Amino acid sequence: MAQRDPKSKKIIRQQNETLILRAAEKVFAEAGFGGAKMQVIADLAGLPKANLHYYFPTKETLYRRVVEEIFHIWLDAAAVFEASSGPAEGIGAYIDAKMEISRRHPAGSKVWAAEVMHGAPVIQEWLETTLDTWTNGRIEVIEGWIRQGRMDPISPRHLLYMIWATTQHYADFDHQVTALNGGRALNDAEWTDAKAAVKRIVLKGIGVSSAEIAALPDGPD
Amino acid sequence: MAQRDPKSKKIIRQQNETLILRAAEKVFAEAGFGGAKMQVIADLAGLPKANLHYYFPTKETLYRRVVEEIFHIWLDAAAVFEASSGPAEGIGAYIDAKMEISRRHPAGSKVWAAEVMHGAPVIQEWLETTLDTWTNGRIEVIEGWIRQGRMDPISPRHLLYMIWATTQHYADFDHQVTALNGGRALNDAEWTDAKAAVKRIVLKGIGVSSAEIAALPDGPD
DNA sequence: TCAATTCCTGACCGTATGGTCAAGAAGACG
DNA sequence: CGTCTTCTTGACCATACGGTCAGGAATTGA
Repeated sequence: MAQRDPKSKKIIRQQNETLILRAAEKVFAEAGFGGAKMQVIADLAGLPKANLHYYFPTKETLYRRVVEEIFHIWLDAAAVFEASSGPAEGIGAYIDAKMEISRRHPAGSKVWAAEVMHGAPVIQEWLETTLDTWTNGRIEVIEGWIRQGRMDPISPRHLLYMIWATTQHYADFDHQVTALNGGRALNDAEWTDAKAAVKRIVLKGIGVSSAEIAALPDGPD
Repeated sequence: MAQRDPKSKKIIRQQNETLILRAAEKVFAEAGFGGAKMQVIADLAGLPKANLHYYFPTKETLYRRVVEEIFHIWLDAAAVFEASSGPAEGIGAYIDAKMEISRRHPAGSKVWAAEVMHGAPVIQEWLETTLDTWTNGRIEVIEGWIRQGRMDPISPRHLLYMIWATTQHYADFDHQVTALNGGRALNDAEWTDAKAAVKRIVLKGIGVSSAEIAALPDGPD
């Protein structure tokens, strides 16, 4: 299951932790925290269960680490919003980035969603600090764009919710999306269509000009 | 905890089943299937655990019933799409209905979301039949509207996903929404704002005319 | 009033699961 | 080499949790 052939020095630790985290992410995503079994994670990682507990003392420790990793991915996506010159570029790039995350890290997204749905026992503090600050910062940016007449005076907060919800839908509900796609996961072209559709509806919906939308990169390919 | 004072005839069964289902919905929503404990559900319902098993033989039986109930609520919302004369009215009403569900049944929505996220073990068949049929029917309706030039030629499928995702976000992520709202749940006015913002972005985003949007009922109140 | 039926519940059981441990294997390092 | 540290693992707990059961309390219906 695992390619541990190059048993070398103390890379072992990092290697095994990665192996375990990868497996844990998948199992937590599929079964939830309560439904996840350490034995299953161990099997998936190709290690004896006792070995998991050597690296991660408890199930909760392991879970926290998984959530932390996802958090960092989220932060990366959030960054593209920063260096943006206007709504078309900024929001368009943010949608692209979040769609890409949904595609590349569906398991992580699910763990995150489940965490929030269950009342955010682990990330509560983070919601109230980092996320709140980030959100309010972005709201101010959007309000600036509105004042400049570059988009309609819609509620920035609800706009952000819509973007989060829609982009994450493709990860969190990938099973449903697949079922409604004839049982096949979205292929490259379908992902491109999805991105384009989401960007088009959102950008037009907030009053970005058609010209600006058409000028966006990464559109129809 | 429970008002079982009017101990009468065989209403007992219905009364207790409702009590249990209500408690179960909440606990499943908060803890997930795996994390939910029969004892906790029993306590919340105000009944001894053995009594739960009298009405619902197994945890899975109980879970299935909870999911079924939510399914019926979903069907009701889906119905408003039917008797619609056009995109503004039909999609607007559908968004309103789904937002209302998120507000009234957040726990049910979460159970549903978790079920799908975990691979839909219980509702798999339903996804492939009822939902698939309903979705394709709606897609045809929307394509008709597009042919009639009543809205832009956007992908109906991704439009539906966006509506589902966004409206459910307010239920599934209510904890996050609350945290970002200063720790307070949305009040009446804020719910109205949310509905209006979502409808506005979506309807404008798909090319419904401003006049038609403005003519919608239930707008700013 | 007297079965018959339905409901109630404390006590109990078997198993699954998170977690421990002790003994040893495998590198690291001088 | 020899020792020190890190890693590995089968066997083993303790407990929590889903589910059972037997006996009794209500309700029903005649």
